Amino acid sequence: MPLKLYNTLTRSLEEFRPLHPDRVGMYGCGPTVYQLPHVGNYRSIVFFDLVQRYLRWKGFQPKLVVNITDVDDRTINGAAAAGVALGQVTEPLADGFFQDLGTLGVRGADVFPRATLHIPRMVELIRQLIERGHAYVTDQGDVYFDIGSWPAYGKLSRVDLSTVREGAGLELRDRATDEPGKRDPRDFALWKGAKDADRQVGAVWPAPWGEGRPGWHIECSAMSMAELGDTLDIHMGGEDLIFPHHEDEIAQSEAATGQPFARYWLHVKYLVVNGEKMSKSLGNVYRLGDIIERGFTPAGIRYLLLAAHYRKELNFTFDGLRDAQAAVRRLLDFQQRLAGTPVAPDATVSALPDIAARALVAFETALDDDLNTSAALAAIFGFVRESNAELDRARTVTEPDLRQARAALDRMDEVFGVLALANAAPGVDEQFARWVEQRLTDRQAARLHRDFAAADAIRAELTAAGVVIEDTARGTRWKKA
RNA sequence: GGGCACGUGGCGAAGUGGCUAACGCAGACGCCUGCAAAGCGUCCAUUCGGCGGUUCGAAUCCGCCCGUGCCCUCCA
Repeated sequence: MPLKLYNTLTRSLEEFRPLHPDRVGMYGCGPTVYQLPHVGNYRSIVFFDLVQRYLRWKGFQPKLVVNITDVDDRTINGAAAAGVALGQVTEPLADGFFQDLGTLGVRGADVFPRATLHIPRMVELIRQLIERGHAYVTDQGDVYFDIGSWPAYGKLSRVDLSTVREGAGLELRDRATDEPGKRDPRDFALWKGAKDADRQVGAVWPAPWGEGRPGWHIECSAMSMAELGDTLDIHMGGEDLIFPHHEDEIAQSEAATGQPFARYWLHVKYLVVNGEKMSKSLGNVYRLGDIIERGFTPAGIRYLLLAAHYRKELNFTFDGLRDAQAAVRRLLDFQQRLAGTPVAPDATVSALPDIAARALVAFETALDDDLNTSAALAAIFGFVRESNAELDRARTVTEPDLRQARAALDRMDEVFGVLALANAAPGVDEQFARWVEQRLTDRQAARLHRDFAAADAIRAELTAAGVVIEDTARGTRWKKA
C-alpha cells in the first residue's frame, strides 16, 4: 500500500516515492537554542519522529537530520546580555533539548548538526551564489540573496510580495533602512558582517568577503545538503516556516546547486493552548519540565501530541492531557492482559489472529493516508476492544494465537512509541512493591476466611497509597493509579 | 489591509457528496465480581459555528456572516 503525503509545494496529496529506491533523506527544522523549547516545538519534533518511524515501518531506510541553530540574532543577544560566550548560552540549552527528546521517547534523529560546526559549508554556498550572480556583498560586509535574479522565488508559499502593504509594508521600510546596501527589500541576508556584539560573544567567522556570521536561512541549506546531498526527499517544519524560511532555503539552495532542493515539504500546524495562541503575555507557554512537574507522564504527552492529525490545529489542555493518560492506561491494561493470559495447548483456535490481521491493515491504511494518526489510533482501540471480547470469551488461547496478538500490538506501537515510553517509566521502588505484595497476601488470607471487612480495609489502605488492585482468575494484580 | 487554513456530542478528535457521523476520555445502565477494579454489552450528536444556495442527495461543494489560528522578512 503506498504512502501518500500532503506536499505543501503542490498543495496536494502525493504518493511518496523516494529519490533513491530505499534510502530516504529527511530534514526537520530543529530548535534555536536561545530558550528552552515548549510543547509547540515538541509537536514538530514528535512529528518528525513519527514520520521517521513510519517510513522505517514501511521498509524504507530513512536518515533524519534535525539541526540545532546555535547562532542567530537571539542567541547572540542572549549571550551578549549575559556577558558570556555564545556557547555558554547555547550548549546548556541544547543539552536540555536532548534530555527532553529522551523524555518524550523521540528516538533521536540520525544526526543533529550544529550550525556553528558547519560554517565553512555555509561560506562555500554563499561563495557559489555570489559567483553565479545570485548574491551580492554590501559596503557593510553583509551578503544578500538577490531575489530579482531568481524568478522561481515564491513557489512554495505562493506569496506575492508585491501585494504586501499596510502594517507589513511599514515594517518592511523600517528594515530596509536597518539594512543599508540592500538593493531590494525582498532580498534576504546570507551573511552578516561582524558587529560589536558578535565579536563580544565570539560569533565571528572568516569569509572571503569579510568576517561575520551566517544568516539563519543558509544554515539549514548547508546542513541539510552536507548530510543528505543536494536533493533531499522530505523537508519538514512548523507551518510558520513556510515563508520566508523555507522559501529562502529553496531559492538559495537551488540557485547554488542547480538541483531541486527538497521533493516533499511537510508542515505541522500550530498547537494552541486552551484554544488560544501560546504566548508569554498569556502565560501559557509550557515547557516539558513544567508539565512533568504537574504530575503528567511523558507517555500521556506523547500520546496527546500524536492523537491529532498533524495538519490540524491541536488544542493542548491539561484536561486533554488527563484524558490522554487515561487512554494510554487502557492500552497498558490491555498489554498487561495479553502478557498475563494463560496459554493452553488444547485451547480452541481463537479469532485473535484474524482480529490482529485486520487491525494491522486498518492501521497501515490510516497512516498511509497522510499520516492519519487519529484513524490509526482508532484501529488500535478497535483491536483492543475486539481482543478483549475474544479473551473474555475464550479464557485460554493457544500460544501462537496469543503471540500474534502481542506482535500486532508491539508492531503498532513501533510507530507511536507510546507503550514503549510508558513501560520505560521508572518503576516503583522495591521496598514499596514488597509492602504492597505483603498487604495483598494479607488481604487474600482475609478473603479466604470470607472476612471481607478486613479485606476491604486493606484495599482502602492500598488505595490511599495510590495502588489500584484487580482480582483476576489467576490472582490479584496491582498497579499505580 | 492582503493571503492561507480551521470551526463536528460534556471534552479531545476522525470523516470532505450517498451505509445507522470513527475512536478516546467523561457520564448512565446492565453482565461479571463477596464488593470493587479491569473487561464486555447497551446508551450518550435526527446532527456537524450561523444563514442562504447548488444537488435526487451535503458535516462534506458555493456565497455571505460570526469566531479562532498561521503568514505578510529570522516565530515549531
